[in-house]
Amino acid sequence: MADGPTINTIAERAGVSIASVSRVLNGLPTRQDTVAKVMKAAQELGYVRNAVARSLKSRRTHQIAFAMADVGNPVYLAMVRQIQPVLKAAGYRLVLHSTDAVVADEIDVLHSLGERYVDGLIMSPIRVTEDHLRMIATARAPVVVIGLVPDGTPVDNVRADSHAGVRLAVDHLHGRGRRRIGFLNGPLDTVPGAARHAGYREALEACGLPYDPQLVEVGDFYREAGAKAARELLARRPDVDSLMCANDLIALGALDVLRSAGRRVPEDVAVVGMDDTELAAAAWPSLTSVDLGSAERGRVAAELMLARLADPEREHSVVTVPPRLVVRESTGGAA
Amino acid sequence: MADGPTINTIAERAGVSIASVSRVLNGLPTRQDTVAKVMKAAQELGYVRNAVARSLKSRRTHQIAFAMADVGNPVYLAMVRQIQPVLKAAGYRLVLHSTDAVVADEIDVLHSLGERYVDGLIMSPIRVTEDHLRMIATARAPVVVIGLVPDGTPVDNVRADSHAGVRLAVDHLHGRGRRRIGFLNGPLDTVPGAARHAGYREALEACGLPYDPQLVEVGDFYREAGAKAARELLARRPDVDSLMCANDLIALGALDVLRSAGRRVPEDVAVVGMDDTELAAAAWPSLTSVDLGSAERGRVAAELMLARLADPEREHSVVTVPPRLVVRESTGGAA
DNA sequence: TTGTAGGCGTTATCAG
DNA sequence: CTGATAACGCCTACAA
Repeated sequence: MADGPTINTIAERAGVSIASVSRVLNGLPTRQDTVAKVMKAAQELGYVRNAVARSLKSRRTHQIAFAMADVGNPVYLAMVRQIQPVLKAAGYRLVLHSTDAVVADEIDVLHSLGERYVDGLIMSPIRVTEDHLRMIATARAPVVVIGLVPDGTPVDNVRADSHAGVRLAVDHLHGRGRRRIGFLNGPLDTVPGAARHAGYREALEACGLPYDPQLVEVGDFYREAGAKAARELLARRPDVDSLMCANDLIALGALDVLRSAGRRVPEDVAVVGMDDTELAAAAWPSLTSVDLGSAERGRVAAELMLARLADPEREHSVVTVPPRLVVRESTGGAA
Repeated sequence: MADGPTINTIAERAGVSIASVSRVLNGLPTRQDTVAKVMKAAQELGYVRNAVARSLKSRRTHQIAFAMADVGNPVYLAMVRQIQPVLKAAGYRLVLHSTDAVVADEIDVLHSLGERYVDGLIMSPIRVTEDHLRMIATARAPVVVIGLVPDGTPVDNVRADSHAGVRLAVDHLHGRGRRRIGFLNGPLDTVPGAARHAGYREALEACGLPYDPQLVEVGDFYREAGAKAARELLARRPDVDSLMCANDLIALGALDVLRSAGRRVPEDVAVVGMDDTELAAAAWPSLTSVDLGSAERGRVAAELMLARLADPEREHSVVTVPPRLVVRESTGGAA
């Protein structure tokens, strides 16, 4: 762990100036024997470029940050999985931030962008506040937001269409003869919660089904919360014939409750989850789920970031990734 | 995205020298009105420290890298989940590397340590080669290895004990009256495969059960492979009363096969998985699994890293994290 | 208490 | 083609 050699060390050893060393190291035109001397010295000293000094000079860190609510959440994980290789291929490193869904932490990350330790930030905020928007607008490095931001916000934006996603699921249930479609949602003051609620109402309407508040339960995006919500909904409306769940975890909680209540899935109650995490395939019965394109969104976000870094002047893009229904056993399997 | 203000900008605006600005910003003793002037100017300019320049001077980046084979693997994910908060609490950022289990990539990461873009590296290599060991020994920044390295290697090391883990599981099955304990393993030429096989044989012996090669199936660490292995084992030995699986994915594959073969779990065949990933809790029946402490290993690795950064001279630690059996439905539930 | 000046390791300009 | 030399933004003796 000795102190590393610098271009000065090399210059001394090779008997040339640091300028020449730098030239050789950067492949600029140099006389053959100078090149040889420098390369030899560098080799012998085990020289490695100092990335920090390099960044100071070049104003590029070759690092991109990704900020999400929770590393453990499979949805974000799917994004990381796609983002990482795209950045790596372009020579960027990935700096990970987990904000625990604390808004202040997200703002912190945005603020720390000013420290210039990264060339850009990809973020997937759970809630988008005024503060977010203000800081994004004045950020000193490019930002790509995964999630809904108001139209016209000057930022590259990748959106899911959970609205359409819910609709896909409800149509599917309706198509399989279900008429009393319960809805287990997360908090309405979150972006996904609100969008999914709207999608649910609209889908019902499109199917010609009435909106019945008794069939809706609002809880949180966790398995326990899903179980609780399912329990309450079943107590209130024992005649419910299907459950649209706002994410896979909620659906797993619902499956637990249905099982112990002796309701068969899908015969008595069909269940649809959302996000199509790996849990959906692991569950029994395997869970029909709406893939909102987390993976795809991650990939697109990374690509937008690279595009912006390549051309800071380009227009802001808004990309919406379409949802896809993955049918499994919990709604009766592939038709 | 205008060019950010520097201490020079502030100095000019506040009418003081950059030294004074630096002092104020670092809380060094300064006259009150100077402090006021500087703070005001900084505020107005929206000044944020440049982390790169800072690092160049301080020789500290406050970044730690974590290199693993695959971001998508739940085992590594569990590590990331624990590492992240520990580092964050200590003021370090996490730089993520996914090497796709390519040894050359791991060596690359080790090499790039010389670039000093991070203060240290935590790595969980899939295989530990001579090259790894050589580079670790001469690395210019501290390294913590999660996984087995030869005793005496000059590096902080966190190990799992899958040997003991298999034994825990086999003892559990034996304790519940199972006598024909099948074993679905992954490749024997991998470190975990070999260790688990040895653990299985030893555990049988300790329980006074004979080792029967017919009860052992070697495949791979995937769900499909697990299903295939289970099918073959069941065909060969229909009287098997339990399955020890070398990881959770194999166990899920086995559950699929048992289900479609009409074997009840756990009544007819008990099943134990390994790694205790989130899939274990999602499965039905929920899967008894051996937690090899991925999370714990991540946490310990992060702490060892912090300890070493705090005291580079401290002795190298070797920590072995004990396995823990998590009993769920697939073996009959909590006793 | 404050300012001047040098250095962290590179890159890049500009004379020779 | 090569070698001084000046940045990049910050910190810190050292001197005033």
